[in-house]
Amino acid sequence: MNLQAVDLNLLLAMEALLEERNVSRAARRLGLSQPAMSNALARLRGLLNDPLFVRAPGGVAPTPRAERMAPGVRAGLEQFRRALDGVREFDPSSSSRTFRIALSDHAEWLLAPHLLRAVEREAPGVRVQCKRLDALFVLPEAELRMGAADIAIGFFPDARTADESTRLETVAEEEHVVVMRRGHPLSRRTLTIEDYAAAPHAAVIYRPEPWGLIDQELAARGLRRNLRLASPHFLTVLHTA
DNA sequence: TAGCTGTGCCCCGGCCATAT
DNA sequence: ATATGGCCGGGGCACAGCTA
Repeated sequence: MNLQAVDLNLLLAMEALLEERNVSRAARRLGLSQPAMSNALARLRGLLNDPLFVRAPGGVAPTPRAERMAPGVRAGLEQFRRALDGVREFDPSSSSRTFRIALSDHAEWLLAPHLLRAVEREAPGVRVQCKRLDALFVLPEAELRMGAADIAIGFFPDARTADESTRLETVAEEEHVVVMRRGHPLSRRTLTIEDYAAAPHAAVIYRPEPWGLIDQELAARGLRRNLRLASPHFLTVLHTA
């Protein structure tokens, strides 16, 4: 690749397209008209000999090539920005950045008030956009890599710490608990795993397949649970107790 | 039908060669 | 050193075509 043929503005265009996934919005983001962005995309396509973005409902979707390029483009532009800003450290008090956090509804319910207070106190210009995780126990690597989420908070047992594109950190430890109404017959004795499996219950499950950790643990003991309601919402499941 | 992308045409500004 | 004219690339406008 001849770097002389690459206009830095094309990389900004690509970054905006990766972020917005819509040519018109990407154009507005950079203060350009839609045709100018379309033209920039056409030049990128010619330069890289790949469609890069194909039509999708509501806009465009990145091709595998564009997805592979995304981390490098973002990292490169970030380096440029830091170099041009004189390696300015992140300053919460003056930042106007929007942080996107992917998390479950119960994590959002628990953390959002604390986060809001901290932001108001230390980073009044910062905005936080919460979005739901698409799957429980599965690190949304693609979202993090593409910049669709800055942080993901959840339980990710299979996350690979060796992956250079993501950084893992334990922020809290939680236990699975069973919640039942007052006076429930099972509340009068110590709950066994057999009691739990046999009792009709609701559980937080994002997708019917593959089964989650609880089902795997039960299957290892020759048990299968009596699941009556699967919901991706912790608060809904709690409300059914 | 609305919203989206792509294209053709025109204009503007920057670059370069040349004249003064 | 400065002015001038031609060329070229990029952006805007208008509009056609596509798609959900």
